[in-house]
Amino acid sequence: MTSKQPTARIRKSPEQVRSAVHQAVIDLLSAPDGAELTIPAIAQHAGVNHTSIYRRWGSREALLADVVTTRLERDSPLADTGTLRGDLTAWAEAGVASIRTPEGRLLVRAVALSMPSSADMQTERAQHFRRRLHSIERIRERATARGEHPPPLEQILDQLIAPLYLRAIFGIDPPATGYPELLVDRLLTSTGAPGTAR
Amino acid sequence: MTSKQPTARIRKSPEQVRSAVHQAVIDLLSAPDGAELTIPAIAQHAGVNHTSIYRRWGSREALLADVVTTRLERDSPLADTGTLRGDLTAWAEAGVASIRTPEGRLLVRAVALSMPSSADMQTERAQHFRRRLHSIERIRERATARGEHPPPLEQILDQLIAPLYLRAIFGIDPPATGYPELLVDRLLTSTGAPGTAR
DNA sequence: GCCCTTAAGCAAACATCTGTGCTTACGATG
DNA sequence: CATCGTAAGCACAGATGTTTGCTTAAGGGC
Repeated sequence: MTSKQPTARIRKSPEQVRSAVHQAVIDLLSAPDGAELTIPAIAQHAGVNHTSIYRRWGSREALLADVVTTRLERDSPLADTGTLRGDLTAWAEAGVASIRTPEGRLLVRAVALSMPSSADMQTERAQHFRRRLHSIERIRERATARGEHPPPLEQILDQLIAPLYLRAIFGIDPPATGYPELLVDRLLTSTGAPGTAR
Repeated sequence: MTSKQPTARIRKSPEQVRSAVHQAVIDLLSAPDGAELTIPAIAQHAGVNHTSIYRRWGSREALLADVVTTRLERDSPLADTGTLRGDLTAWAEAGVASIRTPEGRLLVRAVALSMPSSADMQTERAQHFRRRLHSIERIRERATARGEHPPPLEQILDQLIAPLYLRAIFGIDPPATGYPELLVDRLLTSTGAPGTAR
C-alpha cells in the first residue's frame, strides 16, 4: 500500500503556522501549571519549529503583541447605542464578560506582558497602551459629536478600565450583578479632575 | 595607620549581600539601557557571586517580591490621622509617591506580572497583594471603631487601588498634583454598591 | 579564645534560550 | 505544466541562565 496519503503534509503553510502559534500562546497562558511561555515552549506546543517563530516574530513581546492585537480586534464589536452612557455600559459589559473567563483574564495579562519593559521606553509603553484604548476613544468622539461631554480619558482609565484590569490581573471576580452599570454610574456622576466640575 | 582596614573582608556578610543585591535590583530597574534584570546581571552589579542569590532567593520572582515588600514596609508607616479620609489620603499619597519613580513602577509591574513559573509563585503574588489589602483593612477597622462608615473593600479596590496599579503596570504618570485627594474624594462621595447608598 | 554553624565564593557541569546557514516543500504565477 | 520566490524545517553552534559540590571565611555561642 502507498503509505503516502495525498494530504501527508509534512510542512505547515505560513498561515497554519501563524494560527497554530497563536493558539499555543493562548493555551500556554491559560495552562494551570504555570507554563513558561518561552519561544521554544510555544513552538513545541504548536508543533512548529522554533526557528519559524524567531524569524517571523523576532521576540516574545512582539509575538504577544500580535496575538493580543488580533484577539482584541476580533472581539471588540463596539456597540453604538446612541448615548454615552449606553456605549460605556456596553463596553463595560463586554469587558466584565471577558474577565469572567480565564482566557479573557489571561489576555489582559498578555497585554501587560507585551509592553516594552525597559525603563527608557516609558513613553513607548504608554503609546502601546493607548492603541489598546482605541475603542474608548471612538466612544468619546461620538459622544462629543452628539454634543455630550464625556469624561476625560484619564478618568475613564481610573474608574472604568483600571478596576477591570486589576481584577483580571489578580484574578478577582467582579460582583455577580450590576457591575457594569455600577462602574459607569460612578464614572458619570463623580467629580472629574480638580477644577473641572463642582 | 593600620593599613589593614578592619573591613578588609574578602567575603561579604549575609547582610551585606542582601543589601547590595536589593540595591542592584533598584539600580538595574532604572538603568537606561533596558537592563535585563537577570540573576547573573544583578549579581555582577552587586559585586556578589550569583550562586549566593540563587541559593538565598531561589528565583528572580521571589527576589523581586522581597525587594518590593521591603520597600513598601519601609515607606508605608500607615499613618493614623484620626479620620477615615485622612488615613485613606495618607495611604494614597504613599502609593502615588511609590509609582512616581520609574523604578517604583517597574518594581510593582515586575511583581504583578511575574509569571507563575513555579506553582508557589501564585501564592507569592497573592500574598503580596494581601499585604497591601491588609493595611487597608486596618484603616477600615479603625474607622468603624470610631463610628465612621468606610466603603466596602471592593469599592476601595476599584477606586483607590486599581488606578494606582494600572498606572504602575502600564507606565502612566499620575496627575502632577492633587491625585491622592482626587481618588479619595471620588471614593468617599460616590455611590457604593447597588443598594448600600442612596 | 575555641569551636561550630552558616552562608559566601569558586569552578565546572548542565540545561535552556537564541541565532545562523542550508535544504527543500509549498503555493503562486505565467 | 514548468519555474520561482517564500518561508518551514533541520542541524548545529554560540551565548546565557541555572544548578551542584566543595572549600573556607565570618560571626555567634560556649
